[in-house]
Amino acid sequence: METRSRSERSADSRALILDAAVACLVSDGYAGASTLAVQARAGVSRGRLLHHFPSREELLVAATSHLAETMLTEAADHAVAVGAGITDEAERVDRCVELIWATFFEPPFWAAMELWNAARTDEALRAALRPQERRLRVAIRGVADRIWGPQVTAHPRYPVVSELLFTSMRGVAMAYAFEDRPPATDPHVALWQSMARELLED
Amino acid sequence: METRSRSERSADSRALILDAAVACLVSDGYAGASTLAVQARAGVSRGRLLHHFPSREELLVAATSHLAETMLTEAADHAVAVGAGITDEAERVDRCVELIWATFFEPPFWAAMELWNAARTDEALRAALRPQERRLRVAIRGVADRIWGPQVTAHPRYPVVSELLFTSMRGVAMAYAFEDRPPATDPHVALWQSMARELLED
DNA sequence: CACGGAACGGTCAACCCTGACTGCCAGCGG
DNA sequence: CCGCTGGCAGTCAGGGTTGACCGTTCCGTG
Repeated sequence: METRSRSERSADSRALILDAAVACLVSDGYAGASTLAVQARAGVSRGRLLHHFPSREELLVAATSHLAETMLTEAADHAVAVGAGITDEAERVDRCVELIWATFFEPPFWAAMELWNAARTDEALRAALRPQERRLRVAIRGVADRIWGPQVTAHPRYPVVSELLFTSMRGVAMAYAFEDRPPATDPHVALWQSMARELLED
Repeated sequence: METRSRSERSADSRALILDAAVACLVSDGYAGASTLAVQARAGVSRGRLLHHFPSREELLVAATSHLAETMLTEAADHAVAVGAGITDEAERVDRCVELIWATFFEPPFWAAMELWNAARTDEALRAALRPQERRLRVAIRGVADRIWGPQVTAHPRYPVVSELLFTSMRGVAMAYAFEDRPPATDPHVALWQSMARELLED
């Protein structure tokens, strides 16, 4: 039977709408993520959207939560993807840098940037974002540790290097909002790799 | 006399409007920088605004040029501000890090982030931004060189360190879109300083 | 089995933004 | 001195967005 319980349908609706909201955020930006755009992309009626998310603000704040989860599962996927055995240490560092760099061009990153940016001039959104990002940050750190592996993670300089890499990558990635070159060929990659290799050598 | 020539009045109008546009960009974001908001902040009539900038797009693209100039003169000011003699090298590095970090919380930075972000989903804006940012980047690099001074600039690792610092700072600064702690106390500052001191010691 | 309420579908008024348009005034060239 | 054009004021229609507000269909429980 196709009969779904009421709560199931409700959960489906929310997921459908939230996915669409994140997609709108990425493709059209925060301003373009109107309730009409979201409902059109989700293929739901106005009533259905407004029933679950009474205001645009609630919708987009909820989208941030949803986004956070998406982000982490994706990050975990990346982690297992690199899990495939690489024995050489320098080689491993290089691959990790490339892999982490690539995550900055997944949808969640740009959606997050849209939200960060919008939050700057939207107190309510900012307040909703703050605790969420704090939790997300430690989760991301955990995933990063798994990507790097225990050997690298144990290095005394690892925390500093990891932090420098993450923040620098974010700073560079921002420029790709208007640059349309392929990110994989960014000259910074070689810079990060050499820095990581140098600072993390045992 | 208070009589202004026609071209003078025109230039005044443009400057007035562009300043207001940048201010709107910073305080209300790209989406909030409507032509009505700009004209209200500038204290000009609708006709006056639309006479000089026939469309919102042209206005905001022009604002980016204006912004770029503002950015550079401000950066130059900072450069001369630090010009005051600091003899000790390590001390000098620390102060430079703090000074550069502080520039990330001037209006031009946030206005630039608004534009970068908006450009991601706006092809016309992106195309207008690209060459401008390229020019701006080399200009900023020149100002940075003047801030660091010839001795540091001559260090073989300087280009790498400078690039890492700039990008990392930008990445960290983004988080202050929703964090409201004072940036000067950010723990990354100490990290940057120690890295710069270590990598730039002769 | 009835019935209260959750989960919708669809419409509507109010609001805001943009750019076009008309009209006016004052420098400035002839 | 005069007409003309640049610079500007104020209004307006058109389009888009939001959230309130109806009605309707069933699920789930007493």
